[in-house]
Amino acid sequence: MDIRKFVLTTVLSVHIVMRSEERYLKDYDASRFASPIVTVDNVLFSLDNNELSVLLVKRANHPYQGAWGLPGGFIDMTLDESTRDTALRKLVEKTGVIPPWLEQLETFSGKYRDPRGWSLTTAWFALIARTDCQPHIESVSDAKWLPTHQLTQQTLAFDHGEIITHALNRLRQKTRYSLLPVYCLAEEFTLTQLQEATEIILGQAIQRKSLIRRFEASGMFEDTGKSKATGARKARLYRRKEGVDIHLFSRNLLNDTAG
Amino acid sequence: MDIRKFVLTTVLSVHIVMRSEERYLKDYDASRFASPIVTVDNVLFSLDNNELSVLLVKRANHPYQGAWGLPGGFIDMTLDESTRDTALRKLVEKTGVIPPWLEQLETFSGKYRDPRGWSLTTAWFALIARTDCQPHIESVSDAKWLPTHQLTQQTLAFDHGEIITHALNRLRQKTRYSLLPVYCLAEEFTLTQLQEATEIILGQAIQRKSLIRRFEASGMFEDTGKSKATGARKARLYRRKEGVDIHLFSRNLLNDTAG
DNA sequence: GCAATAGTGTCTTTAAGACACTATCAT
DNA sequence: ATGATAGTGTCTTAAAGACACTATTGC
Repeated sequence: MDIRKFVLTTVLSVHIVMRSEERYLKDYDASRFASPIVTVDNVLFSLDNNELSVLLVKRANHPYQGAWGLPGGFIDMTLDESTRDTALRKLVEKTGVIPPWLEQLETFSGKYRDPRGWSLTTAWFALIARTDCQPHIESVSDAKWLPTHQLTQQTLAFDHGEIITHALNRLRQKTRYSLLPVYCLAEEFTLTQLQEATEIILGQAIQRKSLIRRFEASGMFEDTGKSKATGARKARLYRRKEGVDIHLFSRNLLNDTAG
Repeated sequence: MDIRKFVLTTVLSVHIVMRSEERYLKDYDASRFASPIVTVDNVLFSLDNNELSVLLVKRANHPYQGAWGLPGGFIDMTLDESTRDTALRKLVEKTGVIPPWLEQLETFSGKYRDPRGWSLTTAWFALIARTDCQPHIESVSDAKWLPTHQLTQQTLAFDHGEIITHALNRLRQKTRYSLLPVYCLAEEFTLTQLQEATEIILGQAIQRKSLIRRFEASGMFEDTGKSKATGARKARLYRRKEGVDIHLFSRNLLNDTAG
């Protein structure tokens, strides 16, 4: 083959490919294709009064107007760079603060989960200390904390009950191989508070000694030097170390129970 | 309050709510709101020749026309009841068979991951025995298996490289606390095949004894009564028990390595 | 019998479970 | 000093790691 002809052909075809992709993108109209209703929802957990609760909001609009559901909504394509941003935006809207733990839970989709039609929601799972957002929640009437053991009595919008169940399973599983419950505590906390948080989430007592061993091994915390009077011996106050990732243990707590 | 008036008011307001919701749903036009481009993608892994590979397809259309990417595409709202159906439909299209393992991985979204605009893809993670789909893959020219250790050399469409990395992490983690690699094996398999699959995925040798203990404890398998000649002593052939869920162990293998 | 692969026995190690023990505080 | 809560010491237990051992096959 003539090398000049080969080069010419190559240059031309590259040019054609680029022109054609350019034109394609310029002419692309996202609204041409039927697409599902896309939303983002948050399952925000918090602890108070020896109970694990989930944040619900009263729906202002159809469908399920007036019903309680998860705080969430549509993606704002100008504001949000990803669904994480959408989740955060909605959480800040409702609680006034950024939760210290936020991870993607799962995406729920289907033809029938929304009466308006085929829909998809990316659910996020978040934890916060109750004290950090209580003033904000108390100031509105469209948001409330539902204790998770009352979930069966409360009818929720869409499949939000099912989504909360998934989030609860995730929280319980992760609590067995990490110290995730610290994200439900105030910035400074005692070991007893961490133990109580863990026990409320797991629904059963754990060995304090096991918790302390993990606490030390995790490398996630530092002593504040302060301590807190609880009526008897003062308890040391700890805080999370800056910029340290969550530690995952290689074994689960409570090996006996379930799988 | 007059009880008759109360009942009347209640009945009326319920009626009004229903009428208003009916009208709302009737008038609802899903295309009114700007919504992201929504797709579903699959990360299908398979083992062959002592290598872990991922299935790629050559893109027939813009954007990234001609580039390799994950097998996936748009939701067909008439065919698919959920994104799981979309994932399965695309997998069957490309491989000719239903993979024995399919779970949701994560949803990737963002303003910039697709040149056409704000997009969201729900990624699924699947495993299959190479022999079960090899004839179909070989019959087409737009699909290939990419060994995962060659991932760095291959440029992929969109953020598909990143998605594969997430899937790989999930596969490796789960291999440490379950016998997930069996889903990469043929229906009948030997313990040595399971061990080799596990070692390829983890990238290091494991204790055969530990594997056998887990194999028995899992309750997931049954002896076929058959055995397979391998050049030396014959190895027993096992199969997965019908209708038995995957067993999750309470400890990880390879505690030393990483977290 | 020998080499090779399959499969077992059993000791060590790791980290959790159990629980008795000591320490520190308010009163 | 006492009682209550904080925190430690240490033995037991469960399951993985290590590795030597026996079993079965083809040649």
